[in-house]
Amino acid sequence: MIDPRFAEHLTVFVDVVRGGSFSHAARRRGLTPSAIARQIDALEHSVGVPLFVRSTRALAMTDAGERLFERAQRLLDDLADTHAEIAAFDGAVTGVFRLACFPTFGKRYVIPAVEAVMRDHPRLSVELDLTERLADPVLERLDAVIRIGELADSTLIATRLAGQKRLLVASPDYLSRNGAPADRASLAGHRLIDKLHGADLLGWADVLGHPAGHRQDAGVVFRCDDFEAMRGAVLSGIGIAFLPDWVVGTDVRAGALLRLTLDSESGAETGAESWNMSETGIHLLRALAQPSAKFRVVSGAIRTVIGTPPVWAA
Amino acid sequence: MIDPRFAEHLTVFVDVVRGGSFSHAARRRGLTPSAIARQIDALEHSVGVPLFVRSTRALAMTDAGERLFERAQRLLDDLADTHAEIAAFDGAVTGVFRLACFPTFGKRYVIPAVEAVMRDHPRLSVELDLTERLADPVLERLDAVIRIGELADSTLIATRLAGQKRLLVASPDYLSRNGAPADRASLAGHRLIDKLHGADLLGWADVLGHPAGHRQDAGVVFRCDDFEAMRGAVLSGIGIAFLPDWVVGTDVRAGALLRLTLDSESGAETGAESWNMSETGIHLLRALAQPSAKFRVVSGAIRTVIGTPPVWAA
DNA sequence: AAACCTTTTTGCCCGGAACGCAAAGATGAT
DNA sequence: ATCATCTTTGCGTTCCGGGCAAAAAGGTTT
Repeated sequence: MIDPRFAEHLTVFVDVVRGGSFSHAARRRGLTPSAIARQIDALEHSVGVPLFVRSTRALAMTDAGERLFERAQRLLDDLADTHAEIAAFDGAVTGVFRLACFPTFGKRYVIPAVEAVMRDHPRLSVELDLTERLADPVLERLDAVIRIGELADSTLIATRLAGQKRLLVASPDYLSRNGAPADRASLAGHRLIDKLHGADLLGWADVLGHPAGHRQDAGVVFRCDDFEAMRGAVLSGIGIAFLPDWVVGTDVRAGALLRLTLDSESGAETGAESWNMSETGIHLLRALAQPSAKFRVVSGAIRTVIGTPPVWAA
Repeated sequence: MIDPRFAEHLTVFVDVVRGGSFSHAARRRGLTPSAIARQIDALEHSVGVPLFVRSTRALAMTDAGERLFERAQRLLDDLADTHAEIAAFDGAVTGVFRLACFPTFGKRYVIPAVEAVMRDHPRLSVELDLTERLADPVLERLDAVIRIGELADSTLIATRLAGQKRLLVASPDYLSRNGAPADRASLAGHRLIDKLHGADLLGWADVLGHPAGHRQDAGVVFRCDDFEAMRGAVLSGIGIAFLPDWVVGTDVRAGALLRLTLDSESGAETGAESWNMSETGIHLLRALAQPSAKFRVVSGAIRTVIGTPPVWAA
């Protein structure tokens, strides 16, 4: 078949058959009879067979026309069905929603959101990829990805979910036993809890700096790749940790942990002091410029779970 | 559906999916990538849903795209089928005729027929698919398929081209050196030539049976998947073969090969003796009930080449 | 039998759609 | 870091398709 417009011609063909005349079909479509005639001409030429026996008064179909009419109806119906089915993807909150984010964040804030979404939209299923690595929405066919910290990708569309601050925290118990560090230098003498892997997130090195001759991990007594476990370690008084507010914010507010402030952050060290003040973001990234209905629903649910201001805010 | 070009866009859509990129599809169609992009844009706009997640390097389909691709393929096939069916009403023998059959049969009997057809109908082109597997006319969009042996398909229309018998043959040279087998049992001591693959055709197992403790391939010294090569092997005196009459019939008549008959085929073994007597058929199968002009021409040409009775008949 | 009406066809013209071209933005590879 | 490939977008041009009008054809009415 070398006729790109075969289907298009087919629609006017069935119109003509149904209407019983070129003129009728023309009126029905808001065209002139000549336009119809040309379409039928093109169709007949493409197929190499006359479809109508032309007479000015009554138009009769040939065998080929008869057969074509039978098949064309089903064909066009199928075409319309398909179009409708695909169009139904718009606005529908069904199918599967694929999302990737860090394990800790996912477990604490995404799972409740998923639960809420599913209650409202039973026909939506969710695939949650809990991974430390930076997932790519387009390469991995993800509907959305949660990024915490700076965002580099340019083509991706980011929606800000909340801010993020890093907090220096310890348990009252630990502080009563070891005292609170007054400045950055005195931190080195304390028992520190650090993050394993996930270099994208700030670690102690960014707080302490890298003094020459000073082991970078001096004082670090516990190291773990799981934020939740780190939180548990701080809560049980193992030491001082530097954790995102969405991990320990509620503990600070509840008094289970105390936030520490260091005196050293004054004077000319405006740049260095930012380690404890700078607020990076938590973003929901997507590949498509126009968010799908699924996306909006999930995005809204996560926002609701996080709250405004965030449940972890002081 | 208010998109007259839906089907047209669909064709480029599947082209893009199959090709894996806009550029590939553009080259394949002799267009520029921009033209393709616009068509896809139009399709996405018409359907109201993004079909691809655009990234310069890899293009991924959305769920909607995935689903559309599934349906579009069948849809376009049906469209092409319809077009072809209606075009078949034209008595003119033009366009392309697609035929599938076994390699050996095709090379020996179809090629000459094709040559004859083309002499009479220069505007007809032929696609001949030489394959051992059983091709399906409707699935593979073939105008006809040649089946040798029993035919199982019910919906397909079969036209008998000729009968087929299996002949037990050897060269005079071989027989003078090794003697002729008197009965089935003595066959086991001979040098046998067997068919590789193509289990649909009878093999030695059907002749010898499977006596307990007797290796099924005992005595088989040459095995090949090509009838023509097997014929060559028998002609050069390698051993005894069990080949269709359309392969070795002319050799037998010319005296280059001798047909063997076994004494054992008497008495109560009427069922078993049929191995050498039963005549199955060679059929031309088509999907459409009403044969097209092309079909009739090709069918006639193949019949002519085969002759009545077949050129290979004793 | 003639006039009339409806329908189809054809020639001509025009408007718009689609394509090519080129440049820009982006991303993976060398 | 440079290169190459791929997609997108703006602009210009070309060609297709539709409208209009006239003509041809066949049926109906007077």
